[in-house]
Amino acid sequence: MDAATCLLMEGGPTAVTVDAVVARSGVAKSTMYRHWATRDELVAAMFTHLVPSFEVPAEGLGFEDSLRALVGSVVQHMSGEQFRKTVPALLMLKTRHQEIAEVEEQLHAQQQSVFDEVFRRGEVEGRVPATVDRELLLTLLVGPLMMAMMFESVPLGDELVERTVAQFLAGLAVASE
Amino acid sequence: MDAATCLLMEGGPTAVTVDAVVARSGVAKSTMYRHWATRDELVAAMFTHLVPSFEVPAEGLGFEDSLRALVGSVVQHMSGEQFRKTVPALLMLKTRHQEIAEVEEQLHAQQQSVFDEVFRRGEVEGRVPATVDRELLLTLLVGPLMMAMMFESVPLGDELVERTVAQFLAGLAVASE
DNA sequence: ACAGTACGAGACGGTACCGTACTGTTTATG
DNA sequence: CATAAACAGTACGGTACCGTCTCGTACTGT
Repeated sequence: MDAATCLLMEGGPTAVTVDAVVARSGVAKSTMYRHWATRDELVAAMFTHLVPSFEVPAEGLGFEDSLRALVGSVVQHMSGEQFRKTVPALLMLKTRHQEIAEVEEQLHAQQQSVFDEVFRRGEVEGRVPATVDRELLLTLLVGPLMMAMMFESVPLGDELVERTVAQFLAGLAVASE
Repeated sequence: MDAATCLLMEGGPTAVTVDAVVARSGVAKSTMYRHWATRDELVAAMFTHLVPSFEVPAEGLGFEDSLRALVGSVVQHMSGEQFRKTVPALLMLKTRHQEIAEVEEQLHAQQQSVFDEVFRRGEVEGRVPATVDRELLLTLLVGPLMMAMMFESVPLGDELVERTVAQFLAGLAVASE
């Protein structure tokens, strides 16, 4: 599994061949096929193994602090080599392989649920309207971070976090008028 | 070239093989290698051929109208099958192939310059501070659209355009205080 | 001691693909 | 009209990969 992940980061999905994984891991090919019936299953399992999980910020925090903490941890994940090199592959493969799409859906659902909790805290404080679509909110909030990561045009740092959160909050204020 | 594009959209970058392009296009393999010395050159040329160009909104429009028009046209591009199926591949390949990275850079530069013109109109109207990094602005503005396209969690429609632009403008107002 | 199981190592057939070489045919150009 | 360039078609060697298969080995529970 680790060998497969290394190969994915070095050469992309096409570099994750059965032979290459066997060569790098020291595992026999027969053992590989004992666990995964086909190469596609191996690749899907690899992405499942890679999916990170975001954590809900501490209970006591208010809406804005929760938001900053969560966005900060997302940016930290995005700064990691593993995230940066695997997410583009995941997003490309999900358009064609249903198994990969399901893995991506799982990642997305986990992310959505964590942000939903933060949005709920905002709703309690009267900052987030109850009627707004939460998926839209997630998109508006995380989109800039995603773009910064994919295009590498803006450094993934504190300034980006601050500006992104500030813009999101400003957008919320306008929307609830 | 058209055949290669079809193959890319159907089966991803790995489906764009020399043999497949030859079979679909009716062109001889010798002719292919007369134009592109290697398969990688063909793929790079294909992406170059695919790069769309955004247009600057009409001269007379004010800042907000220009913004809405441009964001609307971006969303329209993103709704197209061609964009949706090729951009993920482009973003994945650019992390490993320098030729592809240059194509992506070209796309990004073109997009940036068009938006810069709109930001300039905003600066004239006193809505956009002159000191803010324009790449950051582009990221904050287009990021949500990119995310909506890649994750397909929010429909690419007028509502998204409206909310995205509204949030961006609200963020601008806060930043210039 | 013995059967059952998971494993390492690797050979093998079959396929897909790349890039080259060669043969005619069409097209353009002086 | 002659000659060169561009082309279609195709065969070929070499390589990489997938998935199957066999064989020998270590470990485990009875």
